[in-house]
Amino acid sequence: MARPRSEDKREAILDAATRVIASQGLSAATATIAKAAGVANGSLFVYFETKADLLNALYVELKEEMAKASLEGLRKDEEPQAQMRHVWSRWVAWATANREKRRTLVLLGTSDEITQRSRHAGHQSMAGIAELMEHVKARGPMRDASLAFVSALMNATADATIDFIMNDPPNAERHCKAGFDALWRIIA
Amino acid sequence: MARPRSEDKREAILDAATRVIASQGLSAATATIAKAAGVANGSLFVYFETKADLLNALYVELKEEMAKASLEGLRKDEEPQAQMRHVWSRWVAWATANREKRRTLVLLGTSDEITQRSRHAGHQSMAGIAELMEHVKARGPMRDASLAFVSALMNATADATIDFIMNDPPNAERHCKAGFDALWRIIA
Amino acid sequence: MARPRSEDKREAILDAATRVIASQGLSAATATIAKAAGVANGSLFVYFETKADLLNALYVELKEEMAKASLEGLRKDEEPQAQMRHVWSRWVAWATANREKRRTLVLLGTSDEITQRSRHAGHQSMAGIAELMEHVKARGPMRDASLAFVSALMNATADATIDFIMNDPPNAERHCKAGFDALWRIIA
Amino acid sequence: MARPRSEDKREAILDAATRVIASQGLSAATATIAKAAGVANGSLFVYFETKADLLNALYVELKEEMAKASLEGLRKDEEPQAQMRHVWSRWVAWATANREKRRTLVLLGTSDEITQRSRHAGHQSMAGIAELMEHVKARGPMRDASLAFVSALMNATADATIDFIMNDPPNAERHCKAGFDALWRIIA
DNA sequence: CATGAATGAGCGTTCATTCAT
DNA sequence: GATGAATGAACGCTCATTCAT
Repeated sequence: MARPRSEDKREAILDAATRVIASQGLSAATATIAKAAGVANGSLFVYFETKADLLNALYVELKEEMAKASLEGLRKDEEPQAQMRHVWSRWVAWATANREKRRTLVLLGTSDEITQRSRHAGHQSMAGIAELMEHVKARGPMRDASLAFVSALMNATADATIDFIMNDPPNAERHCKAGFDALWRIIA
Repeated sequence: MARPRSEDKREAILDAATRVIASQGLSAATATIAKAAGVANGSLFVYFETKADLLNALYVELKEEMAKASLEGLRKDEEPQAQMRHVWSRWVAWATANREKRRTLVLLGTSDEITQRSRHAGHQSMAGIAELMEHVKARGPMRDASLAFVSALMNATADATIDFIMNDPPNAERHCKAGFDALWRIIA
Repeated sequence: MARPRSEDKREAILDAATRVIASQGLSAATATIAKAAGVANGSLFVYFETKADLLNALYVELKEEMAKASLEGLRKDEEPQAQMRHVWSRWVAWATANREKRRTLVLLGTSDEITQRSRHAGHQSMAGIAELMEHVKARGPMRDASLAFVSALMNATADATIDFIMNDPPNAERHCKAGFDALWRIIA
Repeated sequence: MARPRSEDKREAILDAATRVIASQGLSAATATIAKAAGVANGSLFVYFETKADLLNALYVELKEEMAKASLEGLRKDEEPQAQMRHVWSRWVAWATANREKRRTLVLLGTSDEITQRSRHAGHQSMAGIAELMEHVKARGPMRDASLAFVSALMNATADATIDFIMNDPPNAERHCKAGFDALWRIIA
């Protein structure tokens, strides 16, 4: 009974938050986000109890979307290097095609509003990539380092590469390849 | 001779800002920073016209301090690898010994209050390191990549390594070495 | 025959309001009251058009309950003093046994949401007591004062006595008697 | 140095709060109070950290003013009854001449924002009256009751009397006397 | 009728900045 | 220059009430 909570509206709010935060930063007002989502001020709080809740949900969702996009179409029968290259290029492609999502995700990552719980969920989304990484590093020079460390290096490398591509799109292809080669030298 | 504006007070404000921002984030109130610096509310604005100005000055200063610390004691007659290792370990040491400065620097780096001008000044501080990097990469696998890109990768690698060490100090030594080896594989 | 609107639900809401207001004050949210009553948010407004309506209904009901409790078992053939003493002790007993109802009633009494109409209805409930009072005062020192004034004094005395007992239950008996004696000296 | 905090402004805020709360109740907005005081929205919080602080300060101040007014001109060499009558009539006079202050004081008294500390301070203000009361009750019928209880009865009687006078000013004199006589019968 | 999502005005409080002292 | 009171726009969040389901 009663009007059911609309999944559309929830998505509209998350989408609006992505856009508004990308352009105004994490201090964007909830009222601005609500207006951008086409809902009333107070409605935002029907879907997310607090602004922090909204930010956490957004973080988890964006992280998941990024991970899914990176893993889509992966063929487990390919060579590890080919698989990793696949992930890498899709990762870069997603970031390039979703500048606002990426910028917002980066901002959220630095916020201390994002709980350990959410960060953990974010890692879970990347589990598929971590698994592949585990496999690759097992015979590489970092075989004795923890997976978490190697993953952190991969993330950092990816982020730096993507940043660079954002500022120099014409050479996206070249930077993407150079970034991957660097990653590969790190781990394999 | 005496500058009417006390250099001491300026430093006190920057120091206080470092501490306060490290613990409260970039949204720390100017009044809180002023109080922590032992000066009045309004005095802060005698030294920095706006909060953004303060943040930019702090960014530039911290970046410079970090760079100086990393380059200190560098001997140009050593092998490039030894030099790079020196920089790397001092870099890590500075971050470890100055957690608040580092945390604040990271936060400032993500803020869109920090102007291109300040970021450029930050890069200038790192010029010594870049120069060394240029030399190293010239014969390495990234000889065709731009210096800026390689520097970005180095930064990312260093940041990831430092983050990791922060969370696992007992194994600092090991992580530091692993991070450097990864960097070296990227560039040389 | 069945009234479409459930009398049970109405009572549940009034009960819940009593409890919630006793602990949170008059600014308690209607949503909180509804939840405590086990009904939905909006259902409250099916039974009471506005929050003010609910408060007024509650005021009248509690006042009536208090009056009824005080008059229960009164024997008109007894001496006026005995009758008054009966009322007094039952009044105190009700208040002591129904702390939340009493606290809420006191709060409601000070609210300017309570209309003259409701206050009048409240007085009507006390008519039985007033009648007795009329009889007593007729030969006492306040024979020339208005019944309303004397009633107000009685109310005030009762409220003060009850408040005192609430804070010192062990001596309830003693305070109850002392209060009654004071009242009796006022009127007889 | 700097502009000193203005006692006038503090008083203006308390005055405005008295007026606004008398007419709108305790839920009056701080912004409304500030405007009525002729100061900016945020200035109110320079003088009172929170709304609750303002309410407590107002409670203590009004209670003190009422007590002072009641005790003014008291001559300790008079008969206890004359002294008590003096207090009583000045009490009633103050309440009659300061309707808003009295209404606000009553409202504040019921608020659970008012701390025990403030209530205690309020009692302290009434110490002079309590002392007189102690003296009177010592030989009266309530000699065995606690001073606090007798004081509560006096308060209640005074409040009821004042309420009554408020609604029927033409007979103020008569009600005032009847109230006092009732009080005197209670205690002496 | 019952439900609970939707609404938007309103609230207490914060804060960068200004300015009287 | 130094101070801290003064300012008022802005914020996150609440809530009585309405209304689609």
